[in-house]
Amino acid sequence: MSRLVLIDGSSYLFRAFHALPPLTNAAGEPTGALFGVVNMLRSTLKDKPDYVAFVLDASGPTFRDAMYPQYKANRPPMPEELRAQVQPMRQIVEALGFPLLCVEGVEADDVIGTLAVQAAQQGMDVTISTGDKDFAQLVRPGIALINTMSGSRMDSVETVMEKFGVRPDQIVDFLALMGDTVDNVPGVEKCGPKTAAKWLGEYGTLDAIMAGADGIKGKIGENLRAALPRLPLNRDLVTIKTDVALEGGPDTLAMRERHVEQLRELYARYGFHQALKELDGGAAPAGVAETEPGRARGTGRVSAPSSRATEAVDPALSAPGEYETILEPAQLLAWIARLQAADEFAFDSETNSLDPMQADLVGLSFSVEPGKAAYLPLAHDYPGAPAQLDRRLTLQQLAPLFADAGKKKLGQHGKYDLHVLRRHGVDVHGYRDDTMLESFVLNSGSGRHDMDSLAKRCLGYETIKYEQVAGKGAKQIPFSQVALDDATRYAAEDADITLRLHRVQAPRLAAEAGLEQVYRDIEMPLVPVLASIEANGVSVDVDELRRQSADLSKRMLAAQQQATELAGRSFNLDSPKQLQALLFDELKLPVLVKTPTGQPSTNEEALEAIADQHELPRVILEYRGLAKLRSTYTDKLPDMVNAQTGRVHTSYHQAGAATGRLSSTDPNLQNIPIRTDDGRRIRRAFIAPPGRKLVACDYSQIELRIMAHLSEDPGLVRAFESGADVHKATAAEVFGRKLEDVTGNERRAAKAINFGLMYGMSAFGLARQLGIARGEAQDYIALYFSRYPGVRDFMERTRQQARERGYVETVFGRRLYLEYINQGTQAQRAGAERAAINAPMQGTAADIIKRAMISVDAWLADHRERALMILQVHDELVFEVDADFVPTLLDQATGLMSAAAQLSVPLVVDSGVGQNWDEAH
DNA sequence: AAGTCGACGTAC
DNA sequence: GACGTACGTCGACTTC
Repeated sequence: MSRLVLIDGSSYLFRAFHALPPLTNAAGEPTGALFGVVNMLRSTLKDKPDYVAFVLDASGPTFRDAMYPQYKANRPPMPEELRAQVQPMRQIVEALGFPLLCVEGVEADDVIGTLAVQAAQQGMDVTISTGDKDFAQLVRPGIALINTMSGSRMDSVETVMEKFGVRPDQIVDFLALMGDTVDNVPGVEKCGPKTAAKWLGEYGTLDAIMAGADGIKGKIGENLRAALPRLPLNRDLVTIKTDVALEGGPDTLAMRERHVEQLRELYARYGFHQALKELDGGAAPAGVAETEPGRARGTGRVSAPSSRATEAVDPALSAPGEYETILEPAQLLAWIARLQAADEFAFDSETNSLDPMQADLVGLSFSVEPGKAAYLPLAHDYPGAPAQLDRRLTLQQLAPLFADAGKKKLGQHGKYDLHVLRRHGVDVHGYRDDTMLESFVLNSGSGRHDMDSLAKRCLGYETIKYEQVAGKGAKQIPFSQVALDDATRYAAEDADITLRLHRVQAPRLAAEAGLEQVYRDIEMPLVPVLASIEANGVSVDVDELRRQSADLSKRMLAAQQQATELAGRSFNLDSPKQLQALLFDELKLPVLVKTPTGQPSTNEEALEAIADQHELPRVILEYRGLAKLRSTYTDKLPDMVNAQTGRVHTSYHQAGAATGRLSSTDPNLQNIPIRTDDGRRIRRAFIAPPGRKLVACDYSQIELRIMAHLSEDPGLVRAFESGADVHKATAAEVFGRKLEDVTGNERRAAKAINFGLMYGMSAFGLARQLGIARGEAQDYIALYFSRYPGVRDFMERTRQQARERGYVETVFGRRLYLEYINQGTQAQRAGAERAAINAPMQGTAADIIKRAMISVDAWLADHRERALMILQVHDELVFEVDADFVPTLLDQATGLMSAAAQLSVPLVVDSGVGQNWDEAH
């Protein structure tokens, strides 16, 4: 059988250029790529093929350019050092006797594809020599692929599968999904070989993937759906043609005569000593560097990919704005006049940090009319930056405007800006509207509430992303170094879009009186309260935390040594994956719990379940507990202490939880341990400074009380009115005991039922929680509902309302829309029902404590020197108080908290006082 | 190097 | 499939 070798010359040239060090010959001419190609050609010759072709791209456009004008548009021009090697390469190729093909209007890939298929049909044995993975689509009986640079060979379905995880006939789909940056063919964002192969494994073909795109979850699913329209084109672009018209067939490609003298000359000129020696009859090992190292070559610049246009919902609101940069005093005065005259103005600040307690103010932007905005740069500092208005003086000029409560201001997540301005000497009053909170109150559950998302969702407007002006990752520059025109486009847009969003959302709120009230009476007044809590911060005993870290480390090490001994080898205790292999594969312990993805779980429940069969699980549990405390708390909290204030300042996210709860980050101070002794010790590090005390006030059983109120169940209401321990009272009711006869176990069961019900728990869940049979759990629940029929009715009512209206609401009218209550899978609907039951209770509790915070803060306004509100933990407020002021604060705080809502049961507030947070409980 | 996901565990 | 709402850390994996 005759053999044909088709060499992808362009691919080798590029790859050799980039893979090999920048070599030069004695005359300084670049030779690196040439050297690589020559080595490849010589190794091809050793196989003595009957037919061979060295194929190069021609210069002109091809059918792919017609199909997709941006094809290869990103490609930088060929570097000069490489261009210089093309002509010598052609000379060497021809001197060696290789037929050289370069067909105008057809890419080398398609020439190779066509010849390969023709030859295979004629019964030839074809080898394509290339560094380009795209050719894997041509592998079939009679056509193999080799890459002489990596030495790999693909000649069967199996070898392609091994390399890419897909069959040769799937390669085109595979490439279409991934796209090709070099050729400027965008695929699915974040979809690389692994993801593409995974999908093709599941769905088989690109068409099937596209049809099933809605079923793919997560970020990557979104990316896939966004890329859908262009995938068929991608497929066409990456498909190698096998039917182009060529002048000669494979049988015209016999090796030509070799021109030894020309070769000798060329090898000598470029310093290929080994090749030269070989030419004269000596055997030469390949792959040894034959030229002297030369100077480094320059790198080509890659231009940025073009941004994609998005369609507008409303042309007026999604049109680009006209923005101005304020650099002159006269401009500033004109804008101040405009702001003064406006009914309400939007503003935004630009800074050097995401941390509002550290951020340095770089500029401010303003807008009073949609589409018109100005950026006032105050601290841009880069070579060639224009002179800017003096920051201190300018802020002084603006301060009266910000301080005037009568001048209404609007922002997006303005709490951040309030912090920054306050830290630069500007107090803001009259912060009247916030587009993030408008969106949150209008529909807390649907999507994010950041400005980029809102602009897109509400206005169909695609904002300039921070990364576009400041870069990201290692290349990110501080905003102060962003060029003024970029900064203006970005910053002024923020103010402009904020105003536009308000124009859209305010009428929507006004149309719903209940929501308007939640927004106006709860969320907006809370903004400055949260800002003040965050600014206050909490004092942390760093030395205490360090001591605890050291102690935990010691005990972790002991547990680790013990674990290594028990396992008989060392392993990473922090890795669930390694743990799983050890426990269930090596030690053959039974798998009793699985993770949601079906893997054997190593969580606490799973380890407890096998703790009686081996000593190791117990030791792992010990280690886990210690590691959690150290890594999350005792090691990290000291790093969070603010250098200027010496305190820890959390951030509360007001639009964080769909139910209306706050959440806390950087650090999260709402999940400091309390249940175990080791964990609780961490609370001792949250301290009051000398002369002060920490006071903690928490609502007693607030969610259960709300359940009593909402259900109006006489039994439950009575239990709370009597002031009894509600879990004990429940146990007495459910188990038919006198209050004093209730056992500890019965109380525990009753407590589990009480909590479980609020979360929509089933008999299955309760059984698991209590470690009892499912039937028994069902009996408990039935008994519970017979004693508290109002609760059962309330829950059914709530489900019903959710299904009919699509949302549930709190006592104060806050809504939670439930997308899946009437659609989706059974599991999704069941989940939505549980959320529907829980949200009115959790949400009402959130409303109540927010109202309390507002009224307590109002009272505290006159006592700022004596007491500070410093933490909120869902049902608890923590204060730092002068020791002699404690009684006054206790009286006021508990009183105002109790009075924050009038329910049909009393709102009881417990409190404690201590030198640290642990003592205050 | 950076982003994402899953597993795990802390709080209420 | 089975208990609601959050956030942080870690390892593993993937992309760039």
